[in-house]
Amino acid sequence: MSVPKNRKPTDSEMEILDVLWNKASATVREVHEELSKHKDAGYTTTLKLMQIMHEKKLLHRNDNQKTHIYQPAISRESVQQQSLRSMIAGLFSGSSTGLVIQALGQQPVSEAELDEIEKYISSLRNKSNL
Amino acid sequence: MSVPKNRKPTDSEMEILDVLWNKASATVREVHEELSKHKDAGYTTTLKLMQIMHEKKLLHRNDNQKTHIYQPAISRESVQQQSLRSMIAGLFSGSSTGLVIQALGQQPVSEAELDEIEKYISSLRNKSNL
DNA sequence: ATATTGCTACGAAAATAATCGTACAAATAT
DNA sequence: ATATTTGTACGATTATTTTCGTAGCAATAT
Repeated sequence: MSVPKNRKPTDSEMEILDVLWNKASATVREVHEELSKHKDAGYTTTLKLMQIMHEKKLLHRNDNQKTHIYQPAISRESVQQQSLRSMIAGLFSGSSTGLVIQALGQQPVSEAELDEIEKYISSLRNKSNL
Repeated sequence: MSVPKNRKPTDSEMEILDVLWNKASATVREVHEELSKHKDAGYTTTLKLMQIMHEKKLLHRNDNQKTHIYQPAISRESVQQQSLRSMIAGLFSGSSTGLVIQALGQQPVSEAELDEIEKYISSLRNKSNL
């Protein structure tokens, strides 16, 4: 196998994915400009990282043109799911409820958001009663 | 400064913290036995990691006796908080509600747990109305 | 008393991640 | 036409994390 393991994206890779999730598709330069707002690294660093991510199949790449165009190969949702899963397993003794309660206590959540969550909980109850 | 930065615990460090959070305090051997159930590494590896964690102030150590006794220097809760915070910021565009909803959809949550969450939400509402 | 066992300390190798310099090709500007 | 700009490729370096071998000391067993 060319790509041995399916490891979780590193922090730097996450930063790049985040840009691409927002832009849907972008060149190395665009990604790098965006990252430069927060982070201080050279252009070739970003380039190299994106090349590696392409090798690892984390990114799709269109190289018909001289300037390659990259897209995320995994969805934000799937990474959210995977991260939540491993966090619940590792830090919350498998209890998603534990995580939810910690997250709600974390910082002020608006009334509207509380409503939204309650509505979602109702829909879960209904689903399980079908 | 002897210990430069306050970086987040690495994966291996988290495994050790997890054992110590469960046992409250333990020797290197005890931690290593526990880790061996899941993981395959030598005793001195665990020892070295715990020594480094002690240097980094992630663990307390009582070395009155020949066999040192270690304790976590940070609470599970604080790591939960920190991890949630960075996950919400990085993956959920700052929306704790987004995270909560993903987490609830993740896997079946029992009625009892849904009740618990709703109760907690009520208590949050009351708090903000004081 | 001496061998064995159990422990810490520590250096150094191996594995993984992140960074950058340099080379070189294509497109564009002068 | 040639110089400049803009882009990719890729090796090499540095930083960080993980792993382990070896040394040495103390306690215990023979």
